[in-house]
Amino acid sequence: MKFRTKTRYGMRAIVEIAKADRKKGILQKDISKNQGISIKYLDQIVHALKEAGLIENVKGKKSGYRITRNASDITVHQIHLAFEPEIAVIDCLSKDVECRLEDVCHTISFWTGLNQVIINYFNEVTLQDLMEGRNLHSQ
Amino acid sequence: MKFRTKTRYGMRAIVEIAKADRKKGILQKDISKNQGISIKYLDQIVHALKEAGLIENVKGKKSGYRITRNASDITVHQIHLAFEPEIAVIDCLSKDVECRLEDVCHTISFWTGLNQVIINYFNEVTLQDLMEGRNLHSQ
DNA sequence: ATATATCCGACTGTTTTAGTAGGATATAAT
DNA sequence: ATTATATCCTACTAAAACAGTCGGATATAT
Repeated sequence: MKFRTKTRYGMRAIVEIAKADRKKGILQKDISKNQGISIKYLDQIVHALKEAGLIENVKGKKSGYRITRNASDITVHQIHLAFEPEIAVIDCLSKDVECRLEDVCHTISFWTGLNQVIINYFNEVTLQDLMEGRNLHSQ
Repeated sequence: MKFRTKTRYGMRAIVEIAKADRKKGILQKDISKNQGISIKYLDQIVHALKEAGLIENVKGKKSGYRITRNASDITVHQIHLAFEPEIAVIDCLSKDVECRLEDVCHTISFWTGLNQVIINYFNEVTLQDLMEGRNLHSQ
């Protein structure tokens, strides 16, 4: 039960972008350098963040990524959705899967509960929290 | 971010065992039939549960698995440990990995928090809850 | 024109996963 | 004792997922 590298790197990348000068933004190149992630791999990651509408830039020579809204208005859940279609800790919980084992499988509501706990946490934490390194598990 | 089939099946198997007659127990064969899991695959799963000390049986012709203590004294966390060495949503959180990116990675406390949220949930839910199909995510 | 930087799809080696196979061992029944 | 049953336990394999690279197209500033 691990998160994929893309998701992890994606989080680091958007924090880097959020910390950049709001006007100039930051280049892939510099995110790559600062975070120690190959520029080609980062390419895909940044692209996903852009497709999700979380960051913006101009194309061409004088680019530079910026977040599209305040860091406090971007949740980790939204960032996560840039890299995964949904949160579903087991396939049965996926939108497009139907569970046909209700009678014999007594674990579904446990998994549903776990899924919800994760979603709640993801909705609670914002990009602003990440930037500030706020401690979140003390609750 | 999915749980492995072994863990899922393992949970279903131990619920089946917990529901069995406390004296006679239940055979692999019957768990297999009831849960629709191949007997050979189940073999490994039941074995893991036994190694973890959660179930017991006698070997040989007249076997039958039983849980070793009350269902209310077995947490999902303990069951999970039968199939995974630890709960660590990213490698950095693993016992035997040291994170060397504190300076550049601003996401570690987020992941630590998530990990803790999951561990707390796993500690809260017992085998008894699973057996009763108790609804747990309403909190 | 040219240099820079993003865009975007295809590809590949590695690792993980799910599940099978086969035989060893222990016990109950005959 | 022998046989049937059931677990124990290791090894193996096909398929899927993953991490990361590569190449080239496109857009823009100078």
